[in-house]
Amino acid sequence: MVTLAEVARHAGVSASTVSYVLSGKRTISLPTRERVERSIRELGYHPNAGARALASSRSNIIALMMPLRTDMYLPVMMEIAIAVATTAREHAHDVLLLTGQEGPDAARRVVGSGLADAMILMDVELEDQRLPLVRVTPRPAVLIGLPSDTTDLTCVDLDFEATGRLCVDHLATLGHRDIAVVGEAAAVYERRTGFAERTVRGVRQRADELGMRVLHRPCDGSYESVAGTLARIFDERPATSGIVVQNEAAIEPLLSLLRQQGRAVPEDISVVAVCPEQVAAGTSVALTSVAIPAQEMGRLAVELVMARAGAAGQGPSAVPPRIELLPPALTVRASTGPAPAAR
Amino acid sequence: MVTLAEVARHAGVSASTVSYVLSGKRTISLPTRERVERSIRELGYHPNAGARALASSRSNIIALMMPLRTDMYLPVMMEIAIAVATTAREHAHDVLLLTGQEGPDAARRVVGSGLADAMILMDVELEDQRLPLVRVTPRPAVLIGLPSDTTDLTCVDLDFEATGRLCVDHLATLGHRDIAVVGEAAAVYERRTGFAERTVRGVRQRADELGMRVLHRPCDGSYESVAGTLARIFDERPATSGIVVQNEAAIEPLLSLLRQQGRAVPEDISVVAVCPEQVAAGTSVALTSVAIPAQEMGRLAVELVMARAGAAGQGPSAVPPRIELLPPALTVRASTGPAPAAR
DNA sequence: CTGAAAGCGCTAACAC
DNA sequence: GTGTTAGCGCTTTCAG
Repeated sequence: MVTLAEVARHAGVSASTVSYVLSGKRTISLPTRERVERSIRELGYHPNAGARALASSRSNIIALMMPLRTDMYLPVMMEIAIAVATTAREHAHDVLLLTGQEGPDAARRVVGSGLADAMILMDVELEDQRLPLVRVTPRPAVLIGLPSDTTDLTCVDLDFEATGRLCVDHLATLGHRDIAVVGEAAAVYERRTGFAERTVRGVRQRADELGMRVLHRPCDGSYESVAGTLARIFDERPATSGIVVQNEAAIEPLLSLLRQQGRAVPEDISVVAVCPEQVAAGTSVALTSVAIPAQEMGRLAVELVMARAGAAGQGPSAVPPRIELLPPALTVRASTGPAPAAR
Repeated sequence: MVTLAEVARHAGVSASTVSYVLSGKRTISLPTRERVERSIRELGYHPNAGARALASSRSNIIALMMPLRTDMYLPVMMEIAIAVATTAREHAHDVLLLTGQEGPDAARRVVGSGLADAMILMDVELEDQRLPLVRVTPRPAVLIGLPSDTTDLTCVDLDFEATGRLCVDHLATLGHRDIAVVGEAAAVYERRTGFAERTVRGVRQRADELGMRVLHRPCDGSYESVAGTLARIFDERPATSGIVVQNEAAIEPLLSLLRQQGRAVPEDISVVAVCPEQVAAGTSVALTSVAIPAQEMGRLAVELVMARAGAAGQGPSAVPPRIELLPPALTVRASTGPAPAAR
């Protein structure tokens, strides 16, 4: 293994010079710099991560914690993880993947050991177990999702309330008066992850303002469940002409069932989904949808955590905590249309 | 930050004793051990990862590289990643997540810097760019997937050829004679990722042995694509009564289309899928399927890489390289039945 | 603009 | 069964 000392000898300079060439923390004359860089290349030198971390007490690693509840939509998680990893690299950081199995201890362990010098938490619950730690740890942390008490926390999420309102606005514009929400699995609400409630709240709020009627029913993704939910909806509110779906798994079954029941989309029923763009575009009927901006969320989380990391040590209020709710965007596709005139 | 030296002082022992209590690499008398452990707890001591890595030249980190081609099925990747992270923790290791954006350089960087002391590569192509590095690096590596030349490599994968054969056997037993394979997107074949070809090869091989007829058509997951593929199949081979699907995205559209065309599953058409159990169980018609054992693959990859890591340094042939193909298992559900008598 | 040198916190001989 | 100590490879004052 080639060390910095060897590079220094090879280039005929001191160790510190090599170090500074690498970090750019002090000005180096062009000739020396080039000589050093050449030596680095020729010797195939890679700075040792452990030594660097020890000497600088910065590991250049961001911990990404994702407690993987079975009912979460994996592709979105995955997209976020990828965006986090990609963006982290742009800041010369790597990403350590932590799952939920160890519980809050995992976070304690990685920051306590200095393995990670920042962390990003996914799948945040309203009363998340990790929050106490996040609040006391000196390392910067960003949550993807919104707990109930956000004091002193930096969070990133889609603005789900606005999302709910946006869906209603769109349907209202098309003349729909009775709408239904096919929600997430009951487990999601019980776990109180927040985002599902927030969407429904937004829907209810705007619907009230516009004098529309809303029926909300939870629904796990299975075909049977969707069939049941749909049956109940049309049973209780036969006039329902607009549906908002928030559970990706329920989408294809829903379209399939509507078709079977002879309800044409969008002629008889309009459907708005809250899901990744990719899903919306690939379904049997292209879906009017509000995108879940997984990439942006991942990227933003890293940017925020890095900003706070950069300012770390400069006192407590270097960069103030901040709640960043991404504005929803609705894309009109083929699944929504004017409400049926006859009612 | 509390250090090992502080723990030692607090417990009234030497630094090495604390270190050995932690590592268990030498016998410590019960009283001393307890005293030390108590100090560790009271002081809230966490060994510093960087220092440890530097002194021991082992980071206890496994790099997991997943070049995320857009056409890969994310949930499977995710499941593998989770299994890898979980299993790694059982071996006191953490997982560093690397994406494909940096290319083979990422691998070079993390092993060169000693950031990771082992690696697991996912989404392996037949002529993978990372193979040269893997072959020369002193760090143990395991591939998930099979390149064309496996010399000196340790690989884990589902035995896709056997999977193909198994599907055919099942259909043959039910009396089907004409079968079709709805394959992966053309891009998957072009990229030469291997697994798609291997399945088809297995299908062809067994079909030949049994005198059955096979039609293989690639298909991206979109509804249109599935419709087109299906049309071609029934056009060219009207007698087709069994279908093997290997593209998860195509499954629900396929079932939906068959239904629309008045082809009952399984009365008119039997469908066998190659997909995760979760997918097979949740579709509108529960699918007879061969499971993609994502968890087992992730777990096994870690076990293998750890076995090689443990034996590292003891000379070249400590643990021989090894190809581990998991045997496929077919679960009969509601989507397959006897071939229609009239043909 | 460059060097010398003092650690960073831990591991693993080497001693007893 | 326990203590002493020499590094591991790098960063970062302090000097010049």
